[in-house]
Amino acid sequence: MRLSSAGFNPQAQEGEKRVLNSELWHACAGPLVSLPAVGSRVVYFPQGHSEQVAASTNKEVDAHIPNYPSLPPQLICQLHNVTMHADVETDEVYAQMTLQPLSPQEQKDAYLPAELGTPSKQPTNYFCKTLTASDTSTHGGFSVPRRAAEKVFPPLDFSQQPPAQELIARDLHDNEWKFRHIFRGQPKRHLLTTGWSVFVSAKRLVAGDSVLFIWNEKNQLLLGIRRANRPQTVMPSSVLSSDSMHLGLLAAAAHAAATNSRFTIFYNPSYMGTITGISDLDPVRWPNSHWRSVKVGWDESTAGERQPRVSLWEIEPLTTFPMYPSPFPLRLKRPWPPGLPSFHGIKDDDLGMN
Amino acid sequence: MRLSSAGFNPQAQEGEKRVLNSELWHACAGPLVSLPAVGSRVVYFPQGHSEQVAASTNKEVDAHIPNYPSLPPQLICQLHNVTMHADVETDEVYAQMTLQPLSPQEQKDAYLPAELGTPSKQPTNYFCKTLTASDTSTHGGFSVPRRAAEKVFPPLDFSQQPPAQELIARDLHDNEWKFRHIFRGQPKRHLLTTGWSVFVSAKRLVAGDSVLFIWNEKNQLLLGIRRANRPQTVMPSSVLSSDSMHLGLLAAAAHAAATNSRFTIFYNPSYMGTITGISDLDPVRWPNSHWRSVKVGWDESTAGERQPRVSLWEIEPLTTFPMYPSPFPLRLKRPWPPGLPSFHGIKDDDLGMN
DNA sequence: ATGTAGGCGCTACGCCGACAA
DNA sequence: TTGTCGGCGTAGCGCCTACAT
Repeated sequence: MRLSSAGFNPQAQEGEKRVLNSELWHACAGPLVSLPAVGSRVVYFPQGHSEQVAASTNKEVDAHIPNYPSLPPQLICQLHNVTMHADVETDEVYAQMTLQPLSPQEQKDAYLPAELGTPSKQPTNYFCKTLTASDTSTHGGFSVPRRAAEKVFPPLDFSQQPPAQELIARDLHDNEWKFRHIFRGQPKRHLLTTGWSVFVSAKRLVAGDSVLFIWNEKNQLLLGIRRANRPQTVMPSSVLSSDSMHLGLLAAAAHAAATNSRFTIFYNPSYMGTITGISDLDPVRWPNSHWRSVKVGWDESTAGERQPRVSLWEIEPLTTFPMYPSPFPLRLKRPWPPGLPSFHGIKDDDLGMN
Repeated sequence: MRLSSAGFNPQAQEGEKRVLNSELWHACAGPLVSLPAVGSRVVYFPQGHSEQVAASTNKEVDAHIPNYPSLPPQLICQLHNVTMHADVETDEVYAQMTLQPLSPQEQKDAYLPAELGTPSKQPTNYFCKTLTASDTSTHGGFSVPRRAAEKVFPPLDFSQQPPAQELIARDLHDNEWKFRHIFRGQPKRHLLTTGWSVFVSAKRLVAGDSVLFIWNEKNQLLLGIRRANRPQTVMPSSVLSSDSMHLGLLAAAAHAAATNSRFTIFYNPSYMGTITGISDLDPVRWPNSHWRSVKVGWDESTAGERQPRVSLWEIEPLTTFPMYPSPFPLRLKRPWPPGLPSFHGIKDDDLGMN
C-alpha cells in the first residue's frame, strides 16, 4: 500500500476526464459489450434503464411511482456523444451517452440504418488470467501462463541467468505499475515478483478476480482488471432515494422526448447479469414495450485467446441495453421464441434465422 | 487489515438496516446537526436539496432543466419517519426521512408549532481527538489525552505494573474493536497499543481525522470517526446523470405535493460546508423562495468538552436544511441581516434578537 | 501533558526451489 | 504446464523509553 501517490488523482474527482484508453476499456468490459457509434440511431428503453438502476441500487421499483403517459416504452434517439469512464475506486468501467430523441414523426417513420454498434474491438495481443489463491496470497508473486508471457511481454534476454526484466504497465487511470518479470524455478516458469503485491492490495484483488495485460501497437503495456461476480456491494448512493432516481430517469427521458432535446445516461455493463431467460411483459406499466429482460452473460473461463469472440448482437438483438441498432446483418445464435412479437418494422425473415 | 470478518456485513448491502446507536450517530454528526422529531412539521426546500445534491455530485445544476411551476419553493411537510444511517465504506453519517406535504389549503394556513428539532443530544461522557502524525503512523499506537482517558475509560488497576486493560468498543455498524489500554512511559501516559493500527488501516484514517470515544449509560464503549474536510472524493454515482438526479428530486417533491403522498429524501450533514455568507436569491428559477444559501460549519478544534455546544438553530434559523421547525425559542448568535425578508408568518421581533 | 524519534525484538512479507497435479 | 508448499532472509511493524516542547 505504498503507492498512494499513484493511487490518487485529483483530476479524477468528478469522474474520469482524460481520454481513457479505448482498447483497455473494451478489454475490461469484455467481448459482449460494444458501444454504438456516435451519430448512429439507437433505441432507448426507459424500462430497461429503470431495471438497471434498480439492480444497481438493490431496490425494486416502487409501485406508487407515477407513470409518464407521454413517455413511450422505447425512444429512437440519435447518439450524440459517448465517453468511456472507469470508477476511481473500483476500476469498474461504464459509459456516458448523450441521446436526442427523434421528433414524434421521425419516431414513427424511423428506419434504423443497418449499422452495427462498433463491433467490440477486443485487442489482439493480450491475455487474461483468473487469479489463483497463490497469485493473491502475500506468500508469493504472480504466475504468468507461459504462452501468455511469450506473446504479450517483451522477450527476455536468455543470456542472463536467470532472465529477468522490469515491466511497466498502465491502468485505466493512467497510473503506472512496475513489476519484476523473471523466468526461473524448476521447471522454469514466468513470474511477476516485486511490485505484484502492491498492485494486488491497491486494487483489492482476491482469488477469482482476473487481470488483463495488453501489448498494443504503440508497444505500450496496458493493465486492466475484471472483478469476479461477487454479491454486488453497491450501496444506495445515499444522495437520492431510489424512487427519486427512477422518477428522474423517466422525467429526463420524457422531457427530452417532449422538447427534442438531449439527455444523458450512464451505461453500466456490469449490471447485465447472466442469461436467465425471457421475462414476461409488464402490460400495466409498460404496454406495448418491446423491451425483454433477457439477461446475457459470458463465461469468464472462456476469456483469453482460446474462445472465438462473440458480439452481444449476435446472441440476442433484443437484449441490447440500452442500444438497439438494426439487427439486419446479424445472425441469432438461437431462434427467436415463437409467439413473441418481433420488433416493429422487422420481419422474422429478415433476421436470417436458420 | 486482518479484521475482514468484522469489516464486512452482508446485511449492510442495501444500507444500514439495524437500529443505529443514536447517541453515536449524533456524536459523529457533530453538535450542529440535529434531527426534527417524527410527527413534527418541517419545511422542505427543493432548492436547498438541489444544492446539496449538486455539492455531493460536484456538478452544478444545468440551466436547461425544466422548472416545475406546480412545485412551490418551500413545502410544509409532516415528518413521518427518520432513520439514521452510516455509509458502509466511509462511516459517513446520513439520515433518511419520509415527508408528506400538507394539502394546499394547509400549506397556506400552516402554523408551525413551536417545536424544536430534538436538540442535538451530544453524549455527556465522551471525548474527541484529532489524530496526530504519530497516532496514524505505523510506528506506534494512539496517545490518549489524560483527562479524556480518566473520564471516559474504565479506571485502571494501578496495583499492576504497568496498569493495563483490554478495551472493547463498538462502531456505528456494531463492529467490535479491541484495544490494549496501557498507562506507561516517562512521564506516564495513557496509550492504546495492540489493536489500534488495525483500526486505523481498516477505517483508512489519516492525520487530521478525528476519533470519538463514548462511555454511555449502559457502560458500553462506543467508537466513531469524523474525517477531516478533505477535498470531497465524491464520485458521480455513475448510475444516474446529475441532470436526472435533479429532475428526480423535483419530480418526487412535485408528485408528492400534487397527490399529498409521501416521498423520501436523504439528509447528508457532511455537505453543509463552512460559513461563506448569504447568497443571492435566484429570482428566475426559485421566485419567492425563502431558502438562503447560508453555509455553516463548526471548527473541529473546538470539539470535545472544552467548547460549549451550540445548536444549528441557534446560529441561523434559515440555514436549516432541509428541516425548518419553528424558531420561536431560539436566539440568534448574530442579528438577521437587515433588508432581507424574514420567513412568512414570523416577525423579526419573535426571533428574540438583542 | 503529549508529540516525535531512537532502539530493537519479532512477525509476516516475499523470493527461492521442491514437489505434485 | 502451473498451483501450492516448506525453506529462509529481511523489511518494517509495533512496543518500549528518552527527550523536547
